[in-house]
Amino acid sequence: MSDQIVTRFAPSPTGYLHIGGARTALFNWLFARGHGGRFLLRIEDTDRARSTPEATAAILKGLDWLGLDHDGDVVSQAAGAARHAEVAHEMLAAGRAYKCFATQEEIAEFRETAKAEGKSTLYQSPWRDADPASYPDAPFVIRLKAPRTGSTVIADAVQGDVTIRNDQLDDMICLRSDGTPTYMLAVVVDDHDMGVTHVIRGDDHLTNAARQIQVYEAMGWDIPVFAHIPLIHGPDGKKLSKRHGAVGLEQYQAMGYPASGMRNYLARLGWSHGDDEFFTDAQAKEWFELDGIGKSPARLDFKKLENVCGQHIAVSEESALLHEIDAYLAAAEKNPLTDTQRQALLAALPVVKGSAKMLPQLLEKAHFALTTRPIEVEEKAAKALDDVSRGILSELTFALQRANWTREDLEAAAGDVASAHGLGLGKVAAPMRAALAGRAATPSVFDMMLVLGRDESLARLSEKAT
RNA sequence: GGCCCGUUCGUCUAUCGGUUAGGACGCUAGGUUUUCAACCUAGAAAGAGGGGUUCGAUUCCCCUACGGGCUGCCA
Repeated sequence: MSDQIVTRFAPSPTGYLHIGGARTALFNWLFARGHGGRFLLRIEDTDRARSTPEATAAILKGLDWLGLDHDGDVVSQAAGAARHAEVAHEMLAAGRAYKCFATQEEIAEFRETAKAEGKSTLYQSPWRDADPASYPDAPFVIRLKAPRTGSTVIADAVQGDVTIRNDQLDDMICLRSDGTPTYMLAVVVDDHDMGVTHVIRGDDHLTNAARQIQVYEAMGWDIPVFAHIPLIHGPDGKKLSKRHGAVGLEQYQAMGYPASGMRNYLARLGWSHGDDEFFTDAQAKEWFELDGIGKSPARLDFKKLENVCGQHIAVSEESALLHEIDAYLAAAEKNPLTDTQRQALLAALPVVKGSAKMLPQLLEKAHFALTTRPIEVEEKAAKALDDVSRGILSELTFALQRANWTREDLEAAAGDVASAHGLGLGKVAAPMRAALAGRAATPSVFDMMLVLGRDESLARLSEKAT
């Protein structure tokens, strides 16, 4: 099983789950799931100062909402510190790393003057080839003894071969002076230990990959396939930031986007399978390949997101939608549905799900089913309830009492009443709408009556009739 | 500053040297209609600029411009 594909998502818990991070997770998940592989989750919490348990919880929650289930336990990178240090010492013993006693002040000073003189700020430690006999009794970091000549090639599955000259890379620090591992070392060790075969991540790591490859080489480990995907930008083309409003995944849930639509839209952002725009999870898993990933950054387009979500709502199972709505209401901190409402909503969903783009809109369209008598009439709808139309309403109530409760008969009955007054159906439908839902914009009056049933419909109509 | 990556309709993208440069969202105009939507039809809309290579470049190469990333004892 050594050729099984293993991917991982490795966010750092320093904030909410970013929309770009969510897409990275999605790509890893699709790739693993589509190839019968494993999708692992590792929290990169080696930055002890900025990592918080709240952020970890938010990330887990976000992934759960998006439906990106991982295999195995969640790995804490910080927990592997001892193993990371062990590897650093192995490299030290093998002569692939060295102790550097330069202080942070010294280095900062070097960088400052180098910058002022317009020279390279790459720090070349004088301790690289120092005689151990000259080592002071002072704290030190362990640096990788990286090659200074030649170049390192990243055979990237998305970007192609990227060549970086080794003289552009400094000797990265693997172990800090307090003995803790750096991220650069930890990723490599963890990815190797976890058997990760494909590293799919944001292209802000592209240059880092070169350094990381040097660690793989120093340890004699197999180098995984790298796939550096372009970042997502805001609608204005700039880097995603708080200015753009919704950047945290949980905000999308709270706004009422269905998870399946979100997955579809996100997958389509920066990845393509010919002209396919709308697809199921099963299709996405089947179609997803690294060579379908584009090289340029993509912008968020909320209009398209909505459209895709609308299509997903339209084809969703009613029970699934109900669960989604429950979760949405909780995320948006709104009142949960009562059992009666859930029942009513389930009955109404078939007639409203075809035209809603988002969950709140779905709820709005189903308002007629969720509300109870006496029906509260909105101002706009109240205009349709003048004396004349209320009279018509009572005629209608009478006519409907004797009708079979089928769409054909209901339409016929309403049509008859309308033509008896020389009116179009629209004129009769307006007061019906007001009586049945208390709104001016609702689903078809016939659909509503069918969903509400004879007793409830007639009760509502007669309530507003003269 | 140095190094690296990117650039097709407004947006997401297809194209893997030869196409009237295709699709989707959005937009515009019609249509349907029982309100709002939804839906149907049609339309406008693109290869950053400049050099090459080639019989032929959106496609391959170079330069420029613009955008982004890295350049931390952050991840």
